[in-house]
Amino acid sequence: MRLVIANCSVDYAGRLSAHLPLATRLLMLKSDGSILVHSDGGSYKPLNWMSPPCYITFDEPDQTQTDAGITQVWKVTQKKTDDVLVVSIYDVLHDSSHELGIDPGLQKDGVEAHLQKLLAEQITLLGDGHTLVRREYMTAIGPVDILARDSGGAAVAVEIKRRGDIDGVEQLTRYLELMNRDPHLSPVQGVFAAQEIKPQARTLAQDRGIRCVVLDYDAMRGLDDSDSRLF
Amino acid sequence: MRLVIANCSVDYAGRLSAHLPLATRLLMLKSDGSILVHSDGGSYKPLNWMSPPCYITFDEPDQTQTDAGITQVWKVTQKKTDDVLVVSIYDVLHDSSHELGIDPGLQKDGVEAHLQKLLAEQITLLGDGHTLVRREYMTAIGPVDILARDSGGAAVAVEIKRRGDIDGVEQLTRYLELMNRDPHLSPVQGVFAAQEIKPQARTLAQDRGIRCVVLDYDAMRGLDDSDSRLF
DNA sequence: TATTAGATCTCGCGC
DNA sequence: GCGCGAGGTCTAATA
Repeated sequence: MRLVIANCSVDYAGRLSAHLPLATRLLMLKSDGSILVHSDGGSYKPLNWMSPPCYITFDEPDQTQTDAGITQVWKVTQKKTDDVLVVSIYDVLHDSSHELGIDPGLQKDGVEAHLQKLLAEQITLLGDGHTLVRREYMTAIGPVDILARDSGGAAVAVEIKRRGDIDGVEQLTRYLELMNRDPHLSPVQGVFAAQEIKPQARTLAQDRGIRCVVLDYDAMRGLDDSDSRLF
Repeated sequence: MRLVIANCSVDYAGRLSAHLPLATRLLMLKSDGSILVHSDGGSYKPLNWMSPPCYITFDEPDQTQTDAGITQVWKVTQKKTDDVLVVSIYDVLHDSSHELGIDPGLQKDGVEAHLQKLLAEQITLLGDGHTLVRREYMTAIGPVDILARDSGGAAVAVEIKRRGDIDGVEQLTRYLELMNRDPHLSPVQGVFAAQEIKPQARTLAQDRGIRCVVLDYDAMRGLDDSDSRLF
């Protein structure tokens, strides 16, 4: 990876046309040929960029460009889409290269998966007499985290989140609507289980007849056999 | 902006939980407190990040962490959402800071806006005798891209997309339903106009009596006066 | 390989 | 402030 801090202007032409006026920016060149142009603010999205696979050429400026103060011209092209990004560099304030190697990549959902496993083992946290049917119960629109039955044998669908937000309630609502059409399951009671449930999510859930259960991760972990073996 | 190349592991907990195993990465700290963790590949999206507004603290590792080889612990928190990002740093390979100043920002010319302008100017692409009523015709649920009248004076509502997908047909359907309740407009004919129309979208549109028109962007641009002045 | 639905979406506009 | 629509969306999973 090469990092360059430079005064530059940038032009992009492809699915749209865009221009960045002269200013100081970070140019990040990745080893796959891609390039990112970042300012010192905003979110994770660069001001401009070119996605791989693409090719970059480092050209000398022509006379007109030299007269304007341009010292280097980088041209990045993506052959498939005919996109082109041109970086016109005036002054280079920093330039360094680094070997990073390939990244092992992001592991998602560690805590949520663990919560699901623990709640399946401690299913009576949902209420006395509850029994587990199965985890990741499959429906046409995706798996419900946990399917259980209450003391009376009625179906209970559980959606588990680390943080209970409105979109989680919406997700559970979609599952419930579908499952309640199945005569083998209906009526299905919904349970929204999370370490923390936002007031808006709780209100929405209650409005839809969905029960909210706050999970104590540390307490659940303390009761878990496989965890206690670690100590 | 501060750029750090370091061996590090990263943990995020917020709307989801995620973990990055130990590897060499770029840590970009922006002046608004936000942080981006980039690898030497992939797209413009960082492996992990924290969006502003957020606060960062640089802590000393505890004994357990020190024994594991951790030399610094960065904790980035977003107060509003309770998100937290923890960067555990082992070795620092590069560390530099740079003044970038505020960026003038990106100037862009979107394709959809341009398509709308061009179609308004070349409204007879919808059929002989068509006349423009107005662009961005306002309804209670949002603006219809173009309102026109056909050769017989009947209202025509046009939804323009770069890529014609099912959701675009749904959007137009909602507008038509509303507009057809207005005695001044009814009956309103629907036209779904796009550079490319997906087969499923076309089928749905036809099923609902909505006409499909494929737009040739380059041809339309070639006919446009303001563009031809450039040559 | 193409299509579809989700995203820690982001970004911008209108209210 | 929130909600909605668009994005050079991107990205992963699936047919």
